[in-house]
Amino acid sequence: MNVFNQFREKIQAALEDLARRQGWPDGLPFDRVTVEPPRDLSHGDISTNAAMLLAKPVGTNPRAIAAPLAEALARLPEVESAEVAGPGFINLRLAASVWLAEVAAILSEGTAYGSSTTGEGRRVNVEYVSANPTGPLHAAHARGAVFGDALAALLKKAGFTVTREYYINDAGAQVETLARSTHLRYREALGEDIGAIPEGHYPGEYLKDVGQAIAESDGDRWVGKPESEWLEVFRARAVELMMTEVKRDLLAMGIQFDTFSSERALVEAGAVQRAFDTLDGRGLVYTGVLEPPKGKTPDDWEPRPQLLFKASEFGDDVDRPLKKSDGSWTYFANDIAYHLDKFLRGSPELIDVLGADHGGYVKRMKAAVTAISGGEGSLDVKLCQLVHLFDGGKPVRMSKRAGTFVTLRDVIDSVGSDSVRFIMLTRRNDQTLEFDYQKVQEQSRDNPVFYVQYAHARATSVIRHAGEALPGHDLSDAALAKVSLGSLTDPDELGLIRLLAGWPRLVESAADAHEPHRVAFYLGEVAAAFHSLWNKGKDEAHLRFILPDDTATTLARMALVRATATVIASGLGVMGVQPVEELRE
RNA sequence: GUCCUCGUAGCUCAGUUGGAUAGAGCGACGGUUUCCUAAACCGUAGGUCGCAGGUUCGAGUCCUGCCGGGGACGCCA
Repeated sequence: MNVFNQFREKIQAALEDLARRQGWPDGLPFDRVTVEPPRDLSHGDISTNAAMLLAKPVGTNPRAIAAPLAEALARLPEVESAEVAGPGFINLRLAASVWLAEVAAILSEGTAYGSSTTGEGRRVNVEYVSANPTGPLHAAHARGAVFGDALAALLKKAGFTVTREYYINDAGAQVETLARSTHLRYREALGEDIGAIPEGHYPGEYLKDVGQAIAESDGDRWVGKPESEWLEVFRARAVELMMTEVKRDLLAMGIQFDTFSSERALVEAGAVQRAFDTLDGRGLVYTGVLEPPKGKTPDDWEPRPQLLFKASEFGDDVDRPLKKSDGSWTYFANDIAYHLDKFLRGSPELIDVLGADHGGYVKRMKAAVTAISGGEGSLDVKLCQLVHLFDGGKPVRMSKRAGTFVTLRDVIDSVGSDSVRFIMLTRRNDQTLEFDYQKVQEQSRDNPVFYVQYAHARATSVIRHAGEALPGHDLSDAALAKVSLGSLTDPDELGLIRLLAGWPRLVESAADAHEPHRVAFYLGEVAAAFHSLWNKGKDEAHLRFILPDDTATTLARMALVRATATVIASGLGVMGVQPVEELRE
């Protein structure tokens, strides 16, 4: 149970009661009242801005609302004190039993603790990775992959019904280049000397395997034949084999998709035409001539009538072309069809996770989603900034042309999936991120993966020791959930408990904001509070977790220790990271 | 030229969708170990939240305009 939501209801009830008795006007914005922990813990456990928010619409001053409201709240059995402070905040101090009950709740719910129903089962489609099937995933893809996957997990925990989706761009010129490059490697596999890979082809060594595979299965039947005969075959085979590779690499990071959508399949099924007809039917398509882009006019620019979508009616800067001059659909047109497809498959809420270089694309796609769904659908685009790779502080140089780019597989193989996943979430998605091979493997405070894992391992270790110190006692979560927790009275113990009790609230707000990185920062806080408490036992022996002469207190503390480990495990679960039991080598 | 995005301590970054005296880590300085994992912890110093206006009870957060970094800009995907 989310303590803050629980009190939101109580506060709203008190407000409604007050409104009745004092004859306040109808339609007051009670739903905008915040119920949150104050920044400064000395202000109490829960703070609400109700009085300040309502003063104006009620037509009085904040204090005139705060005083009777505080009085009413103070009468609640769970509330120890209610004070009016500052410009009109009401600070509540809750009975310790409220917090202690959360410890028991964590132990009985396990890592499911923090799950919420705010999503109300609403369907969300999260599209991420969606790398072109023209080569293996490289390190830069890791960020979007981890971000999207964690966001999907977070939304699921917050009660949404989530579809994880990958869009295969298998329809454009790039996959034809892939097919031609593969054909070269195929000839090479059959013993031909192909020399240097010509300009306009993908030089990567990874295509040798694909060429080899086709040589083995098909023999020399595609040698010396015109391109028109083999292009389709090579395209399809190469894409298929590349996607197999991509899926395998993603699986190595624990990432699995519910749906893979093929751009080509959509086009062939006539989905683009249908999307176009939908827009056309709403009068949102016309033939017109675009102005050349200011400041950077292409050399070969010439004004040309084109089929345009009225994106500017939905917040975009200009209208956008749907057809190329050769009459084929633009990528944008295909993408509109794809988003309509996602919408029609039952997800009104769409999320695209893209690289930051797609920033210029956001407005038009949002406009398109609004237009094509008749305002029923919404799109949020999360742009992931670059990842800079370092090795012991030295930048790792990458060049696609020189073929020296680092693959996702390289990174996973050298530092492990868990480290990659955690580090990728230690920055907001729109900030550039530094990833240092050495640092993520360090066992120091400097390495957030280690720091959080250490807290979990330390908790496990303490429980193990307690088992030796208190033989014959049941230290299972089920047993600890029933233990009397009255001896948890130290301010730092209660502080840790309050932090743990904030997990459900964090899940809700992070899911709402589509910001999974908050989980990583939160776990850092939990770990810090736990390490701090552990060390406090060094200075003050009575605060040690295990007190051989005081079984009752030890059991209560074991409950807290297990609750801490459980919340950490719950958070790591959202991040897709495995909690470790032991760090000793 | 237009649009997007970022700008917070010496460095790297958070900041609870507008709340109270802006927080962490690193680095610096000073402490803590016969004891549950010192792979850690505690304390001190460090700020014109890029600049200037505006909105309101209240702005790091929202609006406008500048400055600076990054990105995008018709038939690439």
